Amino acid sequence: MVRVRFAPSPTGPIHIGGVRTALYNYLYKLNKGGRFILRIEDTDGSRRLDGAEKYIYDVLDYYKIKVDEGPREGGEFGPYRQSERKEIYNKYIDLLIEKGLAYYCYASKEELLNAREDKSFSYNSKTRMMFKNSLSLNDEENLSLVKKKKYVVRLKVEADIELRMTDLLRGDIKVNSNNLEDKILIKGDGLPTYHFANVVDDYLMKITTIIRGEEWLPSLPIHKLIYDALGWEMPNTVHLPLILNPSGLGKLSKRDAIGNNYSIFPIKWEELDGLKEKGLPAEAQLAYISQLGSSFNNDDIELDVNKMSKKFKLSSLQRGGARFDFEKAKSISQKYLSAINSEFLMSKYPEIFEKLKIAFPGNAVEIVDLIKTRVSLITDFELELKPFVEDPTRFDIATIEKVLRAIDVSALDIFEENIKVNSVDTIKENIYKVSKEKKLNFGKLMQFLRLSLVGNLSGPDVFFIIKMIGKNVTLRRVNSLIEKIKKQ
RNA sequence: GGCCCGUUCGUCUAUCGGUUAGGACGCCAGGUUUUCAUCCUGGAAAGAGGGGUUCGAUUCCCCUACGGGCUACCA
Repeated sequence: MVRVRFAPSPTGPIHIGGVRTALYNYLYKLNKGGRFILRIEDTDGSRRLDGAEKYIYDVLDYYKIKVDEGPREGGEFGPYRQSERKEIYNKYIDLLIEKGLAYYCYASKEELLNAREDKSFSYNSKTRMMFKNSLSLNDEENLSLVKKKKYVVRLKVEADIELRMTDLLRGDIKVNSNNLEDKILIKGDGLPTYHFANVVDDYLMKITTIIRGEEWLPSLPIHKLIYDALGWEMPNTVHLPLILNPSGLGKLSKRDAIGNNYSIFPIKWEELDGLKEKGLPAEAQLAYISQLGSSFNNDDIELDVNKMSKKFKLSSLQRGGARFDFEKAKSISQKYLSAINSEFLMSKYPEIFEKLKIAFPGNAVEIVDLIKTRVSLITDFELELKPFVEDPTRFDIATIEKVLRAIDVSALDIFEENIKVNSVDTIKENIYKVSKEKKLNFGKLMQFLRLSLVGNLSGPDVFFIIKMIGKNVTLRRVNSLIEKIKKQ
């Protein structure tokens, strides 16, 4: 049985990079059969943000990613918040210190900062004796310093060891231990650093496969060393390629969520809109995200997570970073919306269709049936639905002028004459017939008609609009625009 | 700077030594003989560069270039 974990840090809103990590873990679990564990990595109290853990759950719920074990669900390997596992880490750090594989270090932050002014400085086997630590001091000095509790615990990295790791996606990775530091395992506040907590927890929670972002690859050798020191076998790892910002010049960051028509967050976080608020349905979000850095869901795009999982393969994963492209996401959304059941859509987004339902108690569904094939975002409905519920107030002046260059104002009477006498189903063919008889430009007439009804040159089929809003409203809008023109 | 990872159309990707290098998004053109859009058809568009290995490399190896990540008592 496979056991995977999603282990975010509650330091801010998770973005679609985090979502993809969660998704791939979840798909892998679904595909292989197993358990999906949520672990909150909150060992840095100062960076912890209120609401961030709730946001993680809100997002997972939003995408219908079900957690098997986690802080909310519980489970036999809890607690699932690292801040609540202090005793566990202490037990294992004592073990390492006893074995001489980790040691106390008393160097102050200032001392280290000074040392690092030399860019090539590294706290390792060559330099560690320059600092106060349990390797450089005698027992008496150590005892008194440890009692004061002003210490961190470091991993003792031996010199010149050739480390070999195998990543399921990237193959063999070789690193010499001379390039590594004696990383801090336990901080001054008594809590573990990511490296240590991560290893202890993955082992104790019986994680079989670690699927995480590529930014963790550089610390893999340190993790390997910790596993070795504890005498544990390292789980399989898969280091996913990063999701890059649209320019491709860096990884996705909060800045990409500001001032753009897209977002990098799933749902609203404080003042920042999520993709949901930008109009991208959850199903389309997930389907798009599933394509970033893999090919398993590229053909016959599957939007349902369970069905998606049947196609999921680690071998379809890509190694290079993938840029976020909102246009592609929109096209997936467009296909999704055009195929969706209209009544289901209306019940799912009641606020979007509220006005329409009031204006068209009987046939709102008929309108949605047509409009849904024209939009790519949920938010597009507002504009597309407008002509059905209210008269246009603003007009595209340039277009009006263009139309009037081809047709005389007096010719515009053709609308009133035809609309009054003909039934809504025959208006179109009659206007067409008359325009030919009078040698008027039908295309331009249509543009004027659309302008009067919608306010600009794009929108749903004008005769469908007429049929829905009725003759009276149609005449009101047409005459209103004609009057406006005559006044000028 | 050091260490690590990567590099196929503009973008996401297929190819697992022999292909006219395929698809999707976007873009352009045409069609649906009458408005907008959907839709359909077609088109332009790619293996970073240089060395090897091989009868043959996009595919395997090396170098260079470029890009990214990491380099905290953050994760």
